[in-house]
Formats: sequence, structure tokens, C-alpha cells
Amino acid sequence: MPFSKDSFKSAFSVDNVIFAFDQGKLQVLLIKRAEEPFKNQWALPGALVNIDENLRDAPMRTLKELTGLEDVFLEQVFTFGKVDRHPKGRVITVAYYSLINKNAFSLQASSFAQEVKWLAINDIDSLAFDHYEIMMVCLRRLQESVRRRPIGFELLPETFTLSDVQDLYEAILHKELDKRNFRKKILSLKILDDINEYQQNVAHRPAKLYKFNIDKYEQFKDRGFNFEI
Amino acid sequence: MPFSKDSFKSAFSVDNVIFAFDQGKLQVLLIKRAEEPFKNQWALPGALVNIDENLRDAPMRTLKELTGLEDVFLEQVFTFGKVDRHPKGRVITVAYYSLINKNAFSLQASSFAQEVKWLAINDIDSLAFDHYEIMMVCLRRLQESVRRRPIGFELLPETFTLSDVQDLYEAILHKELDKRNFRKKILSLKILDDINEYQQNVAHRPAKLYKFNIDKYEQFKDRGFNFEI
DNA sequence: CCAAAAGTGTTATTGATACACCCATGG
DNA sequence: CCATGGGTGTATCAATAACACTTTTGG
Repeated sequence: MPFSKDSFKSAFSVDNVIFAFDQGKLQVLLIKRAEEPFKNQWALPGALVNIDENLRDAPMRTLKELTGLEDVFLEQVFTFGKVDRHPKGRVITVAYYSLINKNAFSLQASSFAQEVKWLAINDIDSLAFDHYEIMMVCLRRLQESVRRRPIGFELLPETFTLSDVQDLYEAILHKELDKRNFRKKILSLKILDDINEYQQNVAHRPAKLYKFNIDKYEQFKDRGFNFEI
Repeated sequence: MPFSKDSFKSAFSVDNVIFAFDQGKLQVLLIKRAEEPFKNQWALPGALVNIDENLRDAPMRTLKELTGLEDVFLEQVFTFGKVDRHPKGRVITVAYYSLINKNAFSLQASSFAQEVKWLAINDIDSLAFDHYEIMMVCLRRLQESVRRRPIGFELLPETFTLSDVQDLYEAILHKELDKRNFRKKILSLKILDDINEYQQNVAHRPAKLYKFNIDKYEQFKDRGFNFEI
């Protein structure tokens, strides 16, 4: 049972910025609100926290309802608690972000939203509530994280080219990177395994395919690195 | 009015890890609990969030009650929300940490605690609830922050020596640092102003005194730096 | 004159940056 | 044979790391 749902004076919620990478762009999953306030406006997916549910399970539940996915990268970012952030009462919300591979699932019909869509983050300029601010705070956190820990690979398919990785980093950091230096650096981390296969049917020299090395990831998770790019 | 105080089933709180630097050690302010649960055990200062109070104001209120201080460095760290983290009901808590100069005030009597004390963080090995974990998460965040932004000077008196700064960094990072390299690096940031004064009445060569340059701080606050030490 | 902490420079190594051409494939 | 993106190396510069002795004061 969510906090104080019936006599709504105060509530406790989570919002989840779900990132994916598609068509060279960083995309965010949005829902169109079916109810007031902000009816018919785009918003971040979220949920009230059930009283018998661990906090982290709330955004996981949202994610599962929307995408069917479990075991997804999920990181808590910040808790937003201004008194007036929700027009109908006091709602404190914990923001999370997730990284998913868009191709691994299809969007599911969901009860709480009329409509669901992906939108490139650079094409979003307003959202319901303070969700735009929440999204941008999550983006900044993703940008910091991607420079310090080997995350981001959750956004790619199982095998990918070095150019895919570079395109992803450029999309996240919103910045062009030098090809040779990028390759040197990412390979020096030894988190990518060359699988000795190549792209097929491309109208140019086929690129080598790589796989993400999960063991090295585990080593770096705590230790971190400094991807100065 | 705090969330659901009377019929306590769920509540929303903040806990504040208040750091100070004294006798070469990083200290944390603790309160002895006057009530069950965990009666007579040491805990982090905290408060329930009032329904008409911005989230960030709650730890500031705690701080003011305990120390009389306002305008203190305060950073949100993480929100802890396991179902069973509080034995008496569902309490989600937002952890903050503060940095204060221990000499600038005296501890005040407080209603919610029998007793208040400073304890060196290395001498703390358990606390009420999950407060030990909360404290350690805040410490890690402080350690990260101090390497990337010019924070920490809130812990020092208005004038200080370079050795004071080094001792502080060593206490925070729990690691010995090379004197010459440390000085080179910290001076290269230009956030310290040499005030052309010296220590008095010390039984050794007196050290130069420095002041923290708040303008340079503002520049670095967003830009950050990389204090690889 | 002793004890204590302050203060100071150089070298070696590592990492970051800037930069341009040839290669393999499909059409 | 053209267009497309894949792939590669070097030189310069900046930052980091390791390291030991002299100076100034009070007692």
C-alpha cells in the first residue's frame, strides 16, 4: 500500500530516468500523463513507494511494468523534496536512472499512462512537475559515472564496434572525441574483448566486433578509473 | 507537522553526518538516544521532515538546534529506504553531511537527546539503526568530493598552515601524503592566499599562515578539479 | 645545542593531446 | 572506381611520483 494514498496530503515516490542509446542518440523513456495534474503532458515514469517495499524495488517495479525487464542497471541519484514541487500535496521523490538496451524488449501497455515513447534527450525541453530538472541531474550523474567506472555498456547490444562505443560516449557527454585517442584509452582499460568477428554487409571496411568483459568490470566497479575525455 | 507522527506507520526523516576536524582527526557528532528503540545507544542526529518544510531545511534545522549554526556546508548524499531499517515502522531517511569548524560554536542542549559528543570516526564501530552504514557512505562521498572540488576548508579555522591542510586531507582520506607534492598541488590551485603572517610561540620554525580564497572557490565549484592524491 | 616541524627542487615516468593517411568493403 | 567508415602511430606537453636536506624557532 502506498504511503497515504487515500487521504492524499503527503506521499513518497520514485522517478526513473530510463536511458537507451539508439540512432546515435541518447534517448529517454517518457510517459504521457493520463490524469491531472499535468494531464496529457510528458513525464518521467514513476511510482509511489509501497509501505512494504524496499525503496530500490519501487523503480525496479516501474521498469518491469514498462518494459518487462528485470536485473537492469539502476542507480539512485538524488531526492527532490521542495514543498511545492507537486501541486496536489507534499510529494518527496527519489530519482533513479537506468540504462537499458532498447532492442532487448518491447514497450508494454501500462495502466498509469496513456502513451509511452522514447525521445532523444536533446529534443526534450520541458516535462511535467520538476521532471526536466530531475532528468538533467540524472544526466549529469551519468556523465560523471561514465568517466569513472565502466558503465554505459548496458546501453549497447552484446557485440559492438569501437565506433559504437565512441558514438555512445559522444552522445552521453555531448562532445566530440578524437578517434585514435579514444580507442587507445578504451582498449587500455582491457574491459573489451575482441571476439575475432567482423561486421557483415556494410558498404565499407567491416569493423571488428567486441564484447564487454564483465570480470574486468567487477574489478573496476569499486576501484574506478579516470577516463579523461 | 511531521509525516504521520501520531499513528506511526511510516515516516520520512533526515540524518546528518556532521564532520569536524580536531586534534588531527576527523570527528563526527553523535547523540545518545533518550528513547527506544536503541535507547542509550549512539546515533546520528536527525529529524522527521515537516510537511511544510523543504527537504533540505530539515537537516539545517537539526544542525541549528544542535550547534546554533546556520549557513553551513550541507550536501545530500543518499536515501536509505529498506523496509526493515527501523524496527518500529517504515522510515525512509535522507542522509546529508555537514562540514563545520568545531571552534566556532559550542554544543547546545537538545530536547531529543540525552547527551551529545564528538567522536573520531575511526573510533566509531557501531551506531543505532543503520547509522554506521549511513556514516560510512557519507565519508566515502566526502572523500570523493574533496578530490574534485575545493571543499574541506569549512573544517579549518579562518587562518591555517599548509600542514594543517595536509593533516586534514590525510585525516579525510585516511592516507599519508607526500609533503612536497601536496604543497605544490594545493598551491597550484590558487585557492589559498598567503596572508604574510606566521605562527606565534611554536617550538619550531613558525609556519606561514594562509586563508581560503572564496572567489576561486566559486570558480571551482562547478568546474571541479582532479586532486589525484 | 637539541628537538620539532617548516620549507624547498629535480628527475623520471606516465598520461594526455594533437594530428593525417591508408584500408576493406559494397555498390 | 567511388563513397563510406575502419583502422593505425608519433611527437609534444603536462601531470604525477619519488625522494632528502636545510631552516627557524623555543626550550
